[in-house]
Amino acid sequence: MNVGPRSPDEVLSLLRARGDRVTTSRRAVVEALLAGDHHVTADEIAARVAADHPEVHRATVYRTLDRLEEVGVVTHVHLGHGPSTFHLNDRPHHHAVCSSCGGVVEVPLAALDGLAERLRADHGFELSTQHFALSGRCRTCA
Amino acid sequence: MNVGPRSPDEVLSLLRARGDRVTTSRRAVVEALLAGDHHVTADEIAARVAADHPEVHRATVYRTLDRLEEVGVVTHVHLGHGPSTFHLNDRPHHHAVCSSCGGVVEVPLAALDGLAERLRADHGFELSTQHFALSGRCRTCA
DNA sequence: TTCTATGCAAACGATTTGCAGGGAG
DNA sequence: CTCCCTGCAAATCGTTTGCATAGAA
Repeated sequence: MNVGPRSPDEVLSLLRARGDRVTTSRRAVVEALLAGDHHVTADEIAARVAADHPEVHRATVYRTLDRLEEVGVVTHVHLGHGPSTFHLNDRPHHHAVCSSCGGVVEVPLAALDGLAERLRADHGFELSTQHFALSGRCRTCA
Repeated sequence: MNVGPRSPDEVLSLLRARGDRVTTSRRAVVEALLAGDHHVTADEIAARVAADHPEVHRATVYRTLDRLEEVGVVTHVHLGHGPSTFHLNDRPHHHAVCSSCGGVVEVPLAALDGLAERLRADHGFELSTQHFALSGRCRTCA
């Protein structure tokens, strides 16, 4: 099922290949990302990192996540009003967020194919997947 | 086409009906909202209001928009990274935002019916329309 | 040695809040 | 005369940035 990098080293080697440097902080951020739940905020990563490396600054977490996104291993999604969440690109999907409990439902990419086609045909609009969340009410809250 | 309130008084009467007070500031905000483009940020409204009423504070603009949303005349939408935009509920629609130029394409509600049905069937998820923006590239930027 | 990446602090943009006074009903 | 609404200032939240220095290659 998972098609992307699964180990910190795998991810870090992508940075190295780009000419970037592999540092203790970056390793810690990547480890926190892999260890966490699929959708993690920068703050959650920072907290997890801080457990082992209290000196790593939030700014570094943000900068590292930025880089990882540029390299293409990571995607950030806006789930609603709160902070962005980050996740590996290993399992492409859309997000449906419950506005009541904040729960996230992962939606297969194909579910939006029809909409994408319609937007293309009617408005010449190329829907870019995965970066936006759908909002509504989940089963239990509705 | 437009089915909602079209004049400041119409909007303000909804507030009054709720027991709220109608003040100079609130009237100014409503007028700015009606005068503006369909999608306006709080800041744009504040600027427009300031032209005639320099004493009206940004906080009041936010508070008034909040109230109007509670009453159901106004909706705010997150178009992307920037500030929220507000618009009257007179012409329900979805929003597709170009991540490149920031342009907004208004998409008919029906365009998401299929998706909504699928989310309901597959995930028990009730898609709530109009509050989220779809992102992608518009015709000219793609 | 050479530069990139880091920590720190401060700035930032959007929005919210506590408070005491002003004004609508 | 009552309270709601307001202006103001300050706080908050998520995120970014300038700077001098540590540290990877």
